Amino acid sequence: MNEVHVIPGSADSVAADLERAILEHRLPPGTKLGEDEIGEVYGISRTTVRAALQGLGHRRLVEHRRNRGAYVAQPSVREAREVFEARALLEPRTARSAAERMTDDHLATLRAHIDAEHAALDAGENGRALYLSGLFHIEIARMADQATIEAFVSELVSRSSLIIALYWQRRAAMCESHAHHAIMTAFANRDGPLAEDLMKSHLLDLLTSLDLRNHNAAPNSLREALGK
Amino acid sequence: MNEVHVIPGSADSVAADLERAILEHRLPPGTKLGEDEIGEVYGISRTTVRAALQGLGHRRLVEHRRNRGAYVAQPSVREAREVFEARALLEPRTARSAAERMTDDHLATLRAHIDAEHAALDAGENGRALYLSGLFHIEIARMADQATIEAFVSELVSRSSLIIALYWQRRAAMCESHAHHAIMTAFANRDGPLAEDLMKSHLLDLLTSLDLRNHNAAPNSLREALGK
DNA sequence: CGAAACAGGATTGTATACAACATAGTTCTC
DNA sequence: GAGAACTATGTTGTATACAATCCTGTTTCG
Repeated sequence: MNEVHVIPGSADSVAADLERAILEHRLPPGTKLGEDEIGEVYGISRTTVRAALQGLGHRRLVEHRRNRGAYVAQPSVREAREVFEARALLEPRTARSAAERMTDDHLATLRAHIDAEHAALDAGENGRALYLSGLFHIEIARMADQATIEAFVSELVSRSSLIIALYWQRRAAMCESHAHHAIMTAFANRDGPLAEDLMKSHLLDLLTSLDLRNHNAAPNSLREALGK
Repeated sequence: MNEVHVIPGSADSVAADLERAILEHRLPPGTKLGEDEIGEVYGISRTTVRAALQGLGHRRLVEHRRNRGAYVAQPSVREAREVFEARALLEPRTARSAAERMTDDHLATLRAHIDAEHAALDAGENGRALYLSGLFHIEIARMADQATIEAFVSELVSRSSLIIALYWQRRAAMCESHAHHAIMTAFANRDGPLAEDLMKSHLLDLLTSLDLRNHNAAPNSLREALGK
């Protein structure tokens, strides 16, 4: 067997657990991630914790401040725009590819995702719904059979979750599951161009639902804010 | 001053040094990267070496085999196709953006890059020429003012260097500096659509100059490659 | 009273020590 | 003599120890 077993207590599993907590907004942006504290929680040494935090840092989910520790990242407005710019380049074309090689198994998987998303929303578990909603996008890249793009999309979706936590303005319940449903219909019809178009609109919709004006929500440095 | 000082002997600087050695093909794909050996070379402990190797692992420049150590990555044929697929999605549109906000300073920087590339080629330093050639692509993303895309392109360019090391078939001197020159001319004319088109062709050209059928690997001495 | 300086505590950065695993070379068995 | 098993050695995985840095609350001086 060449199967990869996920070792509990490994850096990767701890990182995955932390990431999920971040994506579900149980760990809001700015939260201090103390090494000792995490080590106690998972029963591991700081060595392993540091490896996990480093991994999350590379995906920009965690910010490292030298000699001060790791914090859940607080993407700036600029970063937010950049993330959605990158998504606009990657995801629509990838959705088209996915549509063109869509199988019935894939469709079933996506339907299950959307159902779970709805269930979470109905249960009031907004964090979980957001997490599942992101998974939908990642799943599409996987179905397009592009592991490299999938990794990028995964990072971008995760960062989007932080951005949504900081800048979401439409308090109205996330209507995006509507958009997801439409995209899935395009997939069901193997309509690549339509899927590409719908994904493009969906991402634009997401972006415009953010309030990216002032929000000095994350003044990283007072000195910078004063322009000195 | 808010300038970031690079600390010699830090994980980041060691990672950067190793990355450069990999990009210049002084450390060919498959080379074993022993922790003790690297630690001796740089005069640091394995702790720091591991942090550096982990970082390179996240960028897929080195492969980690559990309990067996780190090796310079050997991208598969499939991975090679994926990398160029991702580049095709990101770089042409980014080149267009760059063209539209091109400044004279940017142009001067790019010209200097191309000159340095030519100089390295003339001096027979193929590795260095390849490194500079990659930098050209990264610089474009930077000029488009898209740090997030720049990070992705940077990773993809680095991985492309490994791919070229493994699958390059045209022994004829890299004529890509030609392509770079053409792209720069488009930039000089602030011609976004042309820049996009040229970049698209350039990437296709690169891809078709690969022989994505066979495998080859030839390890080298780590210590010699680093010149220490 | 206010601001700078200082001391204590806490946290991160780095090195070292030990344990677990893999590899290579040798010995033993058939 | 060939192959399996075992031992020896080296490398990686993880934990711990120590040093460096930062934060906070207090003291001291103007």
